Amino acid sequence: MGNLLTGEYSVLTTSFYRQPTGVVARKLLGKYLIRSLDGAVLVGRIVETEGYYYRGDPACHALRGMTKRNEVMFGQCGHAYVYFTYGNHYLLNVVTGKVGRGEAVLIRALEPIEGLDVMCQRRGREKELDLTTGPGKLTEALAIDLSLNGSDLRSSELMIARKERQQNFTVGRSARIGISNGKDLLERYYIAGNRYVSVRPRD
DNA sequence: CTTACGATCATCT
DNA sequence: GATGATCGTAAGC
Repeated sequence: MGNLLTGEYSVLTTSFYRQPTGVVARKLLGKYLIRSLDGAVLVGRIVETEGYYYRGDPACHALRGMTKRNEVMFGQCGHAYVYFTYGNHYLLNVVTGKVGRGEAVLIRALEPIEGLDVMCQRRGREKELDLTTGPGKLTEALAIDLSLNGSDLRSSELMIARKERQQNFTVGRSARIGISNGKDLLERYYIAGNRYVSVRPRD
């Protein structure tokens, strides 16, 4: 760490999140999720995402209208929608689309960049491949829970930023993982060949 | 390498 | 009472 304060990273602005949900899901690949926590800075490079849509998507949480759980989805884009599932895990989404619609991008996997010692400690694991290679794992590694639900990803303890120069990579696309409805939509995006993608594509 | 299952709880039926 | 945008462990090939 240390290079965080040199201006190497620049935080994504509203105009980024205002793009169509599928575009945001694809363009979030290669960006950096930055978590400030008790003086430590944890950084992960986003390598896998999924888009969820307000229309024609039976897997979207917003499908049946607003509830206490999903109300953040219907709010301003660029905010974090965090929810609790399977009795064990918090999942992190980025709100997209216009206010009132209810669209989001799920962050599914990260490549750990900085603060690996803290991530290892939080996860109770030592291997880098066990830290952030899944949506429930990365929230545990970066200490993301309901206290961050609704927070602004432009100015909070949790931010998404880009570097001046982004490495080239090929974007892979597939059906989404772990859902029973909406399997026909190819709305999972990942960096092809990256080791930290959660499920190996069956190609 | 693969598949199977229990944990555990908010939300919905 | 059942389900789920998951994970870790165990067991099978």
